[in-house]
Amino acid sequence: MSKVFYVTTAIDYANAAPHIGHVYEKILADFLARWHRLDGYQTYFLTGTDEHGEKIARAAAKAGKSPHEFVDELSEGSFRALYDRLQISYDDFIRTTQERHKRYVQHILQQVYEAGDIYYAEYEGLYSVGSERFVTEKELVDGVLPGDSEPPVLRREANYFFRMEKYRPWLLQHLGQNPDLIQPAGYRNEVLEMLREPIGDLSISRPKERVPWGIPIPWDENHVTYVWFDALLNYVSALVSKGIFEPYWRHCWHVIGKDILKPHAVFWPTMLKAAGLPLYEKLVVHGHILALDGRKMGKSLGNAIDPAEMLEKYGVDALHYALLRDTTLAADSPFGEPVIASRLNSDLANDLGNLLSRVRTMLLKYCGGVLPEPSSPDSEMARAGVGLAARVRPLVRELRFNLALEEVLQYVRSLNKYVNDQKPWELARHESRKKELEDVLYTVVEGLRIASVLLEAALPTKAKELRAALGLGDFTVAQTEAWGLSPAGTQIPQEAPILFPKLEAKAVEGQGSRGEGQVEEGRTAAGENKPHEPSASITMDDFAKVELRVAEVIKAEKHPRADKLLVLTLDVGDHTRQVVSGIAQFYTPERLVGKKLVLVANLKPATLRGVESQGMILAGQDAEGRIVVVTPEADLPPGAKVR
RNA sequence: CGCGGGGUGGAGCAGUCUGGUAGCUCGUCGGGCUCAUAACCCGAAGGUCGAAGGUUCAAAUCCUUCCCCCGCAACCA
Repeated sequence: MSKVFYVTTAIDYANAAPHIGHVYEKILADFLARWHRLDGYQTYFLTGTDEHGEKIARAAAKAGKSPHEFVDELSEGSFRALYDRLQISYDDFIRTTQERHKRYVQHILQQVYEAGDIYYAEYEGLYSVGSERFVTEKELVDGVLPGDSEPPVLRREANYFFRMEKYRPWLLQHLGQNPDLIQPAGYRNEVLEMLREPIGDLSISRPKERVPWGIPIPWDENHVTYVWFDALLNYVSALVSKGIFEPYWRHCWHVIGKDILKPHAVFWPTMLKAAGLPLYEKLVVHGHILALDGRKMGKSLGNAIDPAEMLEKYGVDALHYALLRDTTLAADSPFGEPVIASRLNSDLANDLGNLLSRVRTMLLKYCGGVLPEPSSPDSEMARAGVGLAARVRPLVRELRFNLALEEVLQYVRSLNKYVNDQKPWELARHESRKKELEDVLYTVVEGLRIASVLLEAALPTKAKELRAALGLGDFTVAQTEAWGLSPAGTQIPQEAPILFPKLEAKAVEGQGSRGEGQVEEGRTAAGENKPHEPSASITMDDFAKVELRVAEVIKAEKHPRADKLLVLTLDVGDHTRQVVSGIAQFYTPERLVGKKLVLVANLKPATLRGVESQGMILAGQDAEGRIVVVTPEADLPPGAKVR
């Protein structure tokens, strides 16, 4: 009975460059794929990009490109190129604009249509452009759909609908019978909550004249397929196009982010059911990567970390390892450069890499670089080593990757202790104790062999390098459950580069001070302030474009529909301006009236939650995130130019 | 009462489902070792497990109430 494993990631929406969240998900799926390959599963790993829809068409137009050019550049040039550099071990990279996919989507649409689960109806309702779907009044908060910048618009459209509601009882029952279908459990509960009330039918088409960038509905050329109905099918279309639906599909694990739980836990199962296809085996839901302070990471917050830069600086292995070791799926996980640096230095360099160094030197020095005869499988180290896989395996299947890796590292640390306790350098001084010496060294080599295999899914290149430095090749997980598989007589290479070179302390800004701890201990020397990335230089001409003026606050009040915003009326000398500013958490309106501030006077006006803002107030932010407005040091008249 | 996640030694986390002496990594201090990537090993200091109440022989863990932080959320001009 052969074991089969199929793993997918969500396909990335190709409307902007990849960020750390995309990379995190690929690394999670890559870990599962690599682990299962090593553990004897016939494994297939699919990833790709989602390339249709209104948002992409608009992003392309904005960039002055045809949708085709636009998605080609992003899919191949950005996403796929990055994943290749990250050594994501995908077997297939699907793009929803590929013929093989379009054909399959049309085939399924036709089939579901003929079965009577798709109907045509005119629909009038509130439509969110941002989310590309109709929304209900109930979903709106203050007239806007959460996540959107603009209120939905009233739209009348004739669309095709999928009878999703019809399958709700079945889905509820299925979830009840398969408690492990959606994991971790918290997300399953969320889905059950969604299914308590009617879910309605799903609009699955858009009029072609409005959204031309999509897959045509096969029986009606005036409509294209709604992006979700299109995108979800990639998981099957990729297999079908290669003729490998069997054996893989029924063993499918989807790795997705919690933000797309509903499409995968509600739309997708009902679609599969209607198409007469079996359901996936497991939905693996992960939380989001947060900045180190626990806040959301984002470009606009200036705290986003660039995966390409981390890859460049720390290497493939440290990035994979740190993301797997320092996150949990069930919750959002803070992550950042100090985490990678500290994992690289302590776990990988000090514990693992250094152990390799130790044993290599001793083998070369005391044994002529030749592996001795296997040591006894009855020793404590041997028993712990061969039993390790049995502890790690369930943790991987339960998606507790952080604990799985820690389990192996505990073993590595115990090997370091073993060397200290056995003192092979002392044994080497007595010819009579040669056998003891050889047993000790062989035991460490075997231990490292076992650890390297069990870590290999997280260390795509270094696990092999580690074994190569001992003259060893590849092994399966099952082969870590037997002692003595490192062949006696193996010649180990004379030279081997340091496996995990540590970054010089200087290059690791902020290491070990994820919080304020060190500051309190008085270790913040003058000039050791956190360096901030120097922005690209601008010319004097660029700067001259910005018109800064002194403005006096003549009126300040709370924004009627927002609690972080204040609406300020400013005297700018010859006229007044209304400016909306996000400082309500830090300033009461009364405190601001009469203050002189610095205004960016020629900023393009914007509407913030319904109130127009004609400029921007300059303000700074301290380490705790408190905002302080900038005021002139001495009195200046309203309207005075600032430069 | 919008929904959800979280609060555990200085920092970051595990443990909570299935109650039973509070654990790991980093950091600090002291010691050991010299095979090793200023590394490794040992020891120590440091916690009323957000608060209060309840259940129990026993609560970080189960129940109730409350407080705080965060996310959904583009309320960043």
